[in-house]
Amino acid sequence: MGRNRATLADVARRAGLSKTAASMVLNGREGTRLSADAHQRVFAAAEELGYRPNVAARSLRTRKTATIAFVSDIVATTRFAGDLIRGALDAARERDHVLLITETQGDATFEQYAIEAMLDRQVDGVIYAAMATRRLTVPPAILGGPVVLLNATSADDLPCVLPDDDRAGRSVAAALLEHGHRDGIALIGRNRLKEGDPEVSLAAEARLRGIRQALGEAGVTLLAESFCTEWLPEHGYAAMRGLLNRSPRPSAVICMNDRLAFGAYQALGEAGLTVPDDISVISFDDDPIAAWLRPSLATTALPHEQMGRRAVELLLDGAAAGPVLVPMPLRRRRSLAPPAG
Amino acid sequence: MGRNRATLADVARRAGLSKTAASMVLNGREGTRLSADAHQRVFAAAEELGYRPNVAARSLRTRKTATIAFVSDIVATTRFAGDLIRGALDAARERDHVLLITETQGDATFEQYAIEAMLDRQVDGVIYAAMATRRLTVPPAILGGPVVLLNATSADDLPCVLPDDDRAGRSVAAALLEHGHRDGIALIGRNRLKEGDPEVSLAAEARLRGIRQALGEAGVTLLAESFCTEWLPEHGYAAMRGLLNRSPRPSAVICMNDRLAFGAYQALGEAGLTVPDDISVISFDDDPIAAWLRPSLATTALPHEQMGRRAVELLLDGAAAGPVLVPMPLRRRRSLAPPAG
DNA sequence: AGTGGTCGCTAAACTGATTTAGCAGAGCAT
DNA sequence: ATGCTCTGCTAAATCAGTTTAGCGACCACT
Repeated sequence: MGRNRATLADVARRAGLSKTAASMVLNGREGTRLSADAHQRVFAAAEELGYRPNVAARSLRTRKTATIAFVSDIVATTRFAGDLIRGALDAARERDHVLLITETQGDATFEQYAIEAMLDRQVDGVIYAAMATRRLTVPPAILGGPVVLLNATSADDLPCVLPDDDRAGRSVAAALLEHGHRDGIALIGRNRLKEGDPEVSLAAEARLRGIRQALGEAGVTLLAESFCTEWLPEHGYAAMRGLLNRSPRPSAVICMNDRLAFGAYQALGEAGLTVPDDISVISFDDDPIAAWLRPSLATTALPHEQMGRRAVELLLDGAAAGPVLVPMPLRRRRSLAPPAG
Repeated sequence: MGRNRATLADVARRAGLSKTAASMVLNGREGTRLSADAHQRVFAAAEELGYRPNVAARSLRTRKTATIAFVSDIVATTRFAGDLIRGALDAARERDHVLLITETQGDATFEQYAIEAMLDRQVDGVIYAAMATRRLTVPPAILGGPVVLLNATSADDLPCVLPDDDRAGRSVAAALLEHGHRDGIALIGRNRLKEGDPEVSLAAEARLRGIRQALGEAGVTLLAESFCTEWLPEHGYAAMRGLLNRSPRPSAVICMNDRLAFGAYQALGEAGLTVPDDISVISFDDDPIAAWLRPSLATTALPHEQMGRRAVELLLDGAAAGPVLVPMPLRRRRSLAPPAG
């Protein structure tokens, strides 16, 4: 790979100058007293030879690699990981940086290995990302340099980037109130584990808090709350069936994520009920299926791309410790209508 | 990042030996005549100091970085990209390598930039990946070293890894034949652009060919073929509605991907028809929604993780030019049944 | 004439590893 | 005593850059 690349020495020779001079010109060093003519010759030589500096050689001296480590627990299982990475890649490119990506799969051995591999390559900083918003323990090895937590917090006082689930909860509730729903609002996806253990999830508790607060301010309480062991379609399906067996029937349902909502749609379809005429549905995440459902599902979008971007910016611009909350925009879609009758 | 790391010189000093000796011991060089005692002392010193070699320094001399460039057009928009990357990460880790990932977004400027950034960092090889299986043109800059194409082919005679869409087509057709379907099989998702232009898609033509061949061998022809401008749920929905307006009604439908099948399910549900009792459905990709649908959708899985893994293996083990076809396993699920009546 | 300052540039050290060439001492044969 | 080989190790070069320290020429001023 990259054999026969021109070196700085080649450029200098062609320009009839020393390596020192060539280096200074190409780095645009201020305060050197090299003549305009010398500048010209170096630029011309570099251009003609297609010179590109060897980053390894440079970093040996400068201890900067323009490379960022992106360490996450899981990149594959959710569609969102790609957005996190894409945002980070975009911001990195804008700042002439590059991303070294690894996945730990939640395995301590893999994590240790990954972190050593990154540090051996002298990365300038680490983005430590979690795929589910949660609190985690940062491996001490990476605390020697800049670190930003992405979609996570920790006990250490580090800069971190999180989605604003609390406000998303409020906007979801507000959207239903706007449409005139009050006493018929049910919730699908309560989960004691997610709500109680910040190492499992921060989103569940924050979303619930936001929903309750907005409803509370309007003097409304939830008609029913269904508990689910997981936030998957089958659980949303079961929960919705359960709600339909009760009386009165809810006029609207909030699902804790889109996959639950997908399951709820299935149960409603089987029961012969129509969204939104019989029941409104709103949810969280903006998974691609939300737009594909018929009718399309109103939801609050996880701003993953934006978050990935912010993480890189915080890392490179030197961030103050503490959380940055990224807003989750409300996607108004066809699953909302005023309560029937 | 990584300040105060022990250097080889530190290890050598502590072991009372030269850098040369320390280097040889730590690299397990054969044929050196260093004493057992010297070995002991070097290992002990390295251990005590927590020594880890500086990859930049080493690569300056050896021209090996144990780093692979993973350049793709798009990482975010499909859920599958994650799997491709995960497979590549796993295989890379097993071989003590690390992945530098970039995304070109199909933009020539970004691509140029990304490739230069990788080459500047002296990567040992490049995996050039496409998110839709297709033929593409490889930027000449990366041909100076090892390259493997992932989910793509090119005119250059390079090793490449592709899903076996042709065989997937045959197994999809065979699954329907097994269930006794013959003259009632319809196809959703024909698309002249995808079938005709290998730079857009290789999958469409291969899947179609496989289907036709397996049906042909059984003396069966397709009852109907619906064309779609895109392979999205709304197009599957429209196509399915179209098919239901015709007579006779198909007994089974093959969809060119799961998103089309998702749309077909929606149309079937609205028409009051039941899968698989009224109509069987089978498809391609094994998108997560395939398992979430009710009833679960039979499909052939894109083996993306496996493909990512193979690409790294080919790159590092030195591959012969030409394609490696990775099988697409058939997922037998509840959307298949014998024809009604 | 001697001194000092500025201008334009370079030699050499340095980063942390690998690798080549070769040295000192021991043991043995002649 | 000499030459030879073998053992166990090291000095120094090398990779491709950055950075420090400083050199020679020229000019101005006293």
